Amino acid sequence: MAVVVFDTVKIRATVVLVTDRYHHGDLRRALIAAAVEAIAESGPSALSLRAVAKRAGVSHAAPAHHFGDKAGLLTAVAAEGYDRFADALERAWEATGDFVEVGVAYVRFAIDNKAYFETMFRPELLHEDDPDLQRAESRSNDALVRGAGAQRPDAAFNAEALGAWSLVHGFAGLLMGGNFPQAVKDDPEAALRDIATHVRFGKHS
Amino acid sequence: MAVVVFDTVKIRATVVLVTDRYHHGDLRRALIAAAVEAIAESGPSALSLRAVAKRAGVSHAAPAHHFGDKAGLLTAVAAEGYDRFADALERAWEATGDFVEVGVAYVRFAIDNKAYFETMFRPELLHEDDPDLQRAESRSNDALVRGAGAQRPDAAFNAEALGAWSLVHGFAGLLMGGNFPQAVKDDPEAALRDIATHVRFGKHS
DNA sequence: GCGGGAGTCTTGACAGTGTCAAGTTATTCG
DNA sequence: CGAATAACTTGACACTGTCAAGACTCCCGC
Repeated sequence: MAVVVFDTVKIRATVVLVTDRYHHGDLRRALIAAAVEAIAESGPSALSLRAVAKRAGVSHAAPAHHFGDKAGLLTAVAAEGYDRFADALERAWEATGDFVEVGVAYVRFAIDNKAYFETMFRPELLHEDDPDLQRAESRSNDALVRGAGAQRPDAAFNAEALGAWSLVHGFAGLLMGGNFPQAVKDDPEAALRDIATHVRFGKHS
Repeated sequence: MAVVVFDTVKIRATVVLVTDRYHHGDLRRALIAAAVEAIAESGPSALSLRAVAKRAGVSHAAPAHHFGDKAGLLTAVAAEGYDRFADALERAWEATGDFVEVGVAYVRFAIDNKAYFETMFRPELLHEDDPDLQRAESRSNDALVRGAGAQRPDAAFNAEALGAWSLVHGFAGLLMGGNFPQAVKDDPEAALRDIATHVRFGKHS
């Protein structure tokens, strides 16, 4: 209805003042980002939909509209987390070909992306049947299994891969739970590499 | 004050009619028990003080009176969990002297005492500075380190012990998060023992 | 160019939550 | 026996997730 002059103005508004438009543009992504921020500050179980909405500058019910649920929002966060996680693991494997380095990348991801990591491994807060989540999750599993040195894809979960996965996952969990002594907290990567030199996988009598 | 006869009557009352007395007798313990039940059903982060109160048959504010906080109640649960955990690990070590069996006991505790275990390793829900919690926690650590085969008590956290702890803890966490394949879920102990035969700790070049 | 329908978001309400202050009831001890 | 202390209840407050209903805006077919 308005003239062309107004239209260009409006276009500028879409770019610069995205926040005060009725249709946000990409509110879904903005909400996920806000959720990640909030989770980083006080953990996934303390997440409040209303606080996320306030952070994104929208009404209190907007998150529920996009994600259905509080669990829905957390599921979206977890799915994005698994995707980034898979990327990180794949990069580490392709760059080094060293399975220890995949483990290091695993732990580094947990440290650098605490919010994502904490959300990913809390199934009781998520919609585990969500297709996006499952897809991203199995991407991570594939990347991990390849890194863990499983010879054939069909022997995906042999004892060695399972053990390596457990070790790295447990290390990350204990580290972030504050259960480790100070020396380990100060330089977790070095500690993990140290452990790697003291552990050998393979058949033993 | 009262005669002996009345004293015996009173004792019976404390035992039988505990629930409808104004002073409950041992409400603290009853609340912890109720909390453990509730946690077993839907996890520690979904715990509701009011639901716990209802379960124990007391008013909605009674839990807060005893534990100060929701986190206070969870802390009490975690402390009791760590004590039972330490017991289990010590028993396993004393009975077998085998450090693999301590690992098996670790995982078995996680399975059999899901509610306690899930609460114990969720620091953001607890009062980490609580003295009772810290005491019970270090009891567990001691039992674990002894089982993990650290030679001298002062070298408490060497790489081997750290690795073994990480492996077992990660195994338990992944298992209970449902991240493992069905075969492992069906008989976790066997899977862990299998892993143990494929992993060797000790210095390597 | 212009409805009209399909999203996108807001508003308002509801039951349930944790926490606090004040009140009520029991116990303990001088 | 009476007063002080502890155990528990009652009532209130602000906050939470969820839902239904409404307001707004975009886009597609005419």
